Amino acid sequence: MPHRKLIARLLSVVELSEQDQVRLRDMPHLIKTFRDGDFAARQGDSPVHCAVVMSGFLSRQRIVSDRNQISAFYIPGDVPDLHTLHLSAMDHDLCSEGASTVAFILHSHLRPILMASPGLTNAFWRETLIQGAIYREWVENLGSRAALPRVAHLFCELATRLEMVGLFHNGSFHLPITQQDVANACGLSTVHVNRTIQELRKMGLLEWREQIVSVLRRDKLENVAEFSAEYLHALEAPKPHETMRAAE
Amino acid sequence: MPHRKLIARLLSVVELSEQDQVRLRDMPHLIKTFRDGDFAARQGDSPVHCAVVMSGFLSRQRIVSDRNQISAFYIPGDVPDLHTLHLSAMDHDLCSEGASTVAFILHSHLRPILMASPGLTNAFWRETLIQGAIYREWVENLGSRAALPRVAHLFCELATRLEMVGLFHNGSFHLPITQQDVANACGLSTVHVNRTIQELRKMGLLEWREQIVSVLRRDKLENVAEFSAEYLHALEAPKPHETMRAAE
DNA sequence: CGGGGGCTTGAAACTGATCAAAACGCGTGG
DNA sequence: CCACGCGTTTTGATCAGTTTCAAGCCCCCG
Repeated sequence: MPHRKLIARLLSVVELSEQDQVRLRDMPHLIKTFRDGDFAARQGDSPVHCAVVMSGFLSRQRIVSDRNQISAFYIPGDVPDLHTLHLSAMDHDLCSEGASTVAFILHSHLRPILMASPGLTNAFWRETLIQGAIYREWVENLGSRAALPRVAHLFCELATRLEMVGLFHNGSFHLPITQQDVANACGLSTVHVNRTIQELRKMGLLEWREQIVSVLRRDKLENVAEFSAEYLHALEAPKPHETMRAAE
Repeated sequence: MPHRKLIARLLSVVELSEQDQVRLRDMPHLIKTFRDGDFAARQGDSPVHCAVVMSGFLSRQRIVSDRNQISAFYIPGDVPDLHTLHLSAMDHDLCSEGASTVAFILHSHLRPILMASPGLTNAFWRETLIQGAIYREWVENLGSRAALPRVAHLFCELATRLEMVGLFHNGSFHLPITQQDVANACGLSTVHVNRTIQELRKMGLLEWREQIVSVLRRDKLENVAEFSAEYLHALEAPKPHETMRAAE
């Protein structure tokens, strides 16, 4: 069931006919595993396939002004380079954070499927639009918020997105990244991120040990972060967990 | 020719059949004019139409943490709320910067046209992907660059985008926004933006008087900004000017 | 002529960066 | 089993870019 997470992800934001789900399930693909720091795609590539994250995390990053800026994290079910269907050049690296497995689907397989199904075209288009909404949220996060709420917002977003694909359990999730990565994502120094996280701990909002993040007081954390999940455009009706089951 | 700019914009990033161009030209629409500060759409709206900027500037903004963060500027030819075709709720305000004119096209008119033409579907999808690439660039700009290159980058981007729709002449373009707006877009204080612009002037890179920005040394400015236009994904072949003429 | 918005300037305060080093955990090889 | 080395986290001290506060100026508009 390699496309289980992809289907779960799409079902969490759009309705899909049974037929379209079958189309997705049957897509031919190539599975690769990556180790920490491996690149699933490089800046300048013109990939002939799209990458579907099956397990683990990927980050989108690029060197800007001496810094390694991270502009997105991708979790299971995401298709980080879906845009290469229309914009051939990758303008960033896709880097594996910890170990990950990725299914690659050829553009030449994907295009006919999309041509045949307006429902899937809409689903994937919608998916890229939600990615766009996330980028906008990051712009606001970096442009407007002080360090503490900024870092808190990142945790809120990851928790909510992981919840949507069934990877948030009992207030905890697996986070295979370093404080350095958080710094690169938030536009802060590593030292300051460290102090900020200590502050969040001291406030009793979260724990983060051995790659496990535990959100202790989610409402309080979201309050500090001024987080509102609307921009992720999750469907109301099917609860994240039902969605997962439906896709299994 | 209300959709002239839209067609010019699309032609600058994608090829369109003659038939598709006719489809665009014939789209029914409603034209509205806005004064400085008017809202073309409000956060929370679920619009039944898309807005095509015909003249002037719009900004996408939202209050975040006491600040009025701007997450995008839209110029003639842009469709700032194209995403409402798939994501019904607007999560920002669209605000007119100076006077502007906007053509509104009903979703119910747009959807059948897109269903009938894969070429147009791809063109509009591609357009939203480029908007996404611009957001990513802003994330990097806000996350990684100091004030001077950050502000410079904004000017470079605007110059290049305006050039693509034929609104950049002799190194100058019309910019109907205040330093306050630049501050809100760049995540800086108004005071510091003022000093930064003075610095850019002192360096002989640009002038900005009475809403006219003159780029004096574009290569130098792009250097300071670490600007590379690739992320805007302009087509090579048809030069911006030819594109304009082709659409007229 | 008055008022207001935008631009400009100066001084003080502060958030977050930088530099430096120590503590910690973990895998590797001796 | 211990020694070593490396990457990550933590802590302290200093530094600097940017914010904030406050005031004055300019110019357009009523």
